Amino acid sequence: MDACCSPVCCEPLSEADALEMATRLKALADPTRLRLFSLVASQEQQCACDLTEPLHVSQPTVSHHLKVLTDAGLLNREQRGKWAYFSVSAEALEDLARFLDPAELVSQA
Amino acid sequence: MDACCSPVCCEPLSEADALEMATRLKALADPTRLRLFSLVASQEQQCACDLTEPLHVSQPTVSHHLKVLTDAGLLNREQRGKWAYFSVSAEALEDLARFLDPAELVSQA
DNA sequence: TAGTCGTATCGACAGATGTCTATATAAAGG
DNA sequence: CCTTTATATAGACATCTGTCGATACGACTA
Repeated sequence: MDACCSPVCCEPLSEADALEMATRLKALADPTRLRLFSLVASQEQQCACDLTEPLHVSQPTVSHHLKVLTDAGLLNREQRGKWAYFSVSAEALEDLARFLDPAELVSQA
Repeated sequence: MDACCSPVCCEPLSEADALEMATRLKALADPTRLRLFSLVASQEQQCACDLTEPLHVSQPTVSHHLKVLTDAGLLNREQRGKWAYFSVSAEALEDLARFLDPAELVSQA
């Protein structure tokens, strides 16, 4: 998972770059998944076993969302015995924030 | 459109905040829409009439995507005669980038 | 006032997506 | 081994979404 491309404001995205960045954004663009991500981000790491209850969704649903976030590179997964621990990929998050940086934007609000 | 909430890394999001931020992220989480956004962002402003051809989708589809982006607060719309001009809301984009800022993240990749 | 041009809306439709229950897998512990 | 526990997968289903063609709306123009 690397930075992919220049910020969205600098130049028109190619179809390939747009597809890649949209996929990463889509991983965060769901309320339940975003809450899940923020739960993990709020701790050093999180055991999946502690994530089902606060979200009020079923265990398979949490597992599904964790997979989506992990596949997108936004979460790191580590197996320890029968437990799965997740942590945020600071690098991936930084890439996203940099991609959305309006620094080089010419127009104004 | 204001900043909504503290960065995703600081503390668990409420359901309401997660819904709001997910909605904004969702507006950018589509390849065609992201390309459209980057096309607008690359110029001071863009006439809708110039946005259909480079995207290879129909005019109603472009109009639909422009509405989604505008409703999300990411684009500003201005009518001039029979033309519609769009520009990026630097403020909204900045809010998003700040929301995703990993600065206060405790864990590491 | 007709006609043309730019844009938005409508209605339809296929495909994607979030959720669930049921079940499989895998690791520990008796 | 057999059971328990944590997590993942499978399959189903309702809803959402991106796209289109057809058409309506609004503003300029001849």
